[in-house]
Amino acid sequence: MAKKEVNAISPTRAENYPEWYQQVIRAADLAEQSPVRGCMVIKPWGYAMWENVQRVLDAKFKATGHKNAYFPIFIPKSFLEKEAEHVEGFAKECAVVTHHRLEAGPDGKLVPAGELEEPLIVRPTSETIIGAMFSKWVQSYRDLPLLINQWANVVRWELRTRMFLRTTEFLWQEGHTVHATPEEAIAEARKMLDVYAEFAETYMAMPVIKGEKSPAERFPGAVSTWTIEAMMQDGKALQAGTSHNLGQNFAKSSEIKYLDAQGVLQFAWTTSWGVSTRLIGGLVMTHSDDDGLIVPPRLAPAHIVILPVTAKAEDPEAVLAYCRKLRDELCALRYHERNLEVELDERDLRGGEKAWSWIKKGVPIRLEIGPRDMAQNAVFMARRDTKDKESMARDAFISAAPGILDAMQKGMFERAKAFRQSRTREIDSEAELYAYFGTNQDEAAPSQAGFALTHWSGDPEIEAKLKAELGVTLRCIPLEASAPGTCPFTGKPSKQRVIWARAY
RNA sequence: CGGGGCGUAGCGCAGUCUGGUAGCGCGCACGGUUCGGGACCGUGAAGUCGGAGGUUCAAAUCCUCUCGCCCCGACCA
Repeated sequence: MAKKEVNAISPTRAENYPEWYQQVIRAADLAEQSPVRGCMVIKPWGYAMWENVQRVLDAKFKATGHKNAYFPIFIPKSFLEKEAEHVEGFAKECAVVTHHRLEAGPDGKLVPAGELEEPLIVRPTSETIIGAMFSKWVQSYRDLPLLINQWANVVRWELRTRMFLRTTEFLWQEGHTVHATPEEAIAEARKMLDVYAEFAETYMAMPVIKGEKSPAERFPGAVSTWTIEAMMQDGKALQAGTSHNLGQNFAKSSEIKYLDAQGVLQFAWTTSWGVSTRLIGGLVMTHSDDDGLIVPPRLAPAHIVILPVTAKAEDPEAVLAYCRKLRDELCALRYHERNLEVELDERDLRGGEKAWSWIKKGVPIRLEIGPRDMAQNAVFMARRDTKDKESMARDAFISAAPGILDAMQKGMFERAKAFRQSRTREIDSEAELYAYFGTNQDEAAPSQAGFALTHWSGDPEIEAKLKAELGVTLRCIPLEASAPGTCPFTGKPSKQRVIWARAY
C-alpha cells in the first residue's frame, strides 16, 4: 500500500520560501543560530562543504599563480579612511575595537578599560591593511605582478542577517593583486571571474551569468566590478562572487608604487576578488527540494551513505562485514580530484528514520543493504536527485558509481539552468516590466518573476526608480553581449540588454 | 534603523484577553512488541515562561524598560 506523499520539509518552497530555506538548513544540519547576534555556527556537514569549496578554489588560485598569505583581522581606523569611497561604503557596518582590557566595575560586572589610542576596525575587507603591506613589498617592476590570496573571516555589521547569505561574521577568500599596467589588472580581474564561474558551474552545478556591475552597484573604491549572478528557486538573484579592478585608487591611497624599467616612479594597478560562505546558501537555494538539501557530488562531504539493514538478519555481523568491505572498495575509487567518500551509518536507528536523515542532508547516493542484498551479492541504490531506486549487482554498482555521480552532477546543473531559462524573459516595454515584477513583494510565497532582460541606456535614475518602485536592481551587464536596441525607459539607444531582478 | 510578527522543556506550540500550584505534541532515556521509506504500547527525565524593574496576598498572564529572533523595507557578499 503506497503511503501518502509526505515532504520532509515544512513549509514547502511554494508555501513560504524564506522559512523553507531556514528549515532546510536545520534539517540538513548545516548550521544553526549562535548566541551572538547575526552570527551562525557552521556545523560539520555545512563546514565540510565549505572545506570542499576551499580545497577546489585554493588549487585553482595556485594554478593561476597566486600564493596564500594572512593579514591581521584588525585594521587601524586611519587606514580605512584613506580611500574616500571605500570608507563611505563600509563605515556604516564596521565593528570597532576601542578597548583592550576588562575590569570589574562597582557592581562586579566587567567593563571595558584601557582605551586604545586609535580604534581598530574588525576587517570588513582587507584592501587597506593589505595595501599598507603591499606598499612595502612592491618597489620595482620586477616585483610585479604580486598575486596574493587570503582565506579569512570578515565582519560586516549588517542590519539584517540570514544564514549563510548574510551573516555578521562570514568566511571568505579575498585575492589581492598588484600589476604594472591597467590592462594586466583588468585581465587578472576577468581571469578570476572566469575561475569563479567555472567553479560555480562545474562544482556547484549552479549556472551563473558573468557580467559587469553598474556604477551604482560597484564595490566601494573600485573602477569596475564584475560579478557572477545566479538565480535561486524563488527567482531572486544571488551575487555569488565578485572581482574588482581597483585601478590606481588603492595604490594611491596606500602608496603602492614601483620604479618602471625606465626608472620612473609609477603607481601600481590593483585588483581584488572574493567569494564567501554565501556560496553555501546559494547551493542550498539552487538545488534543494521539499525533502531537504541535494548536494552536488563534486562538493559533497560524502558521496555515498551505506545503511545496513540488520534488524531481521540472522547474522547482522555478516551484513555489517559486507557493508564495510563495500565501503572500503568504494573509498579506494577515484572521483575527480579526490577519492569517493563513503559514510557507513551504523547508528542504532530505525531504517526509515535513518534514511530520511540522509535524504534531508542531501547525500547523493544511498545504499540500503540487508540480508537479501547480501545473498544476491547486490546493493539497493537510491539517488537523491531523481529519487530513482533500483537493485544493482554489487560489482556493477562499484564500477558505475563515479558515472552515476557525474550524471547527477550534470543533471543538477541542467535542471538549474532550465529553471533559470524558464524564469528569464526579454522585456521591451516599461509596462511589461512592471507587470512582470508585480507589486506583491510582501508575500512569503515566491513570485513567478525572475530575470528580466531589457535594454538600458545607462541612466542611474532608471536604476533608482526601479529599485524604489519594484524592489528590483540591475544585477549585471552581461559579458556575453546581446544586440543593440532602444532603452524602453528613456527611448535612448542601448548597447545591449541588462539583467534586472530582485536579489538577496 | 522604520513597519509587522514572535520569545513558555532540545524542537513545534497552547495557556496571556478574564492574574490563582507549568501544559500538549514531537524528540530524548528505559522496558517490551516491531523493523527493506518517517512504528506502537508503557514508564520516566527535562522549564529561572527571553531579561530587569514595577503593581498585587498572588504574575507566563497586567504596566514600564530592555535583549533577541523571523518576515518586509532601507543597507549589503
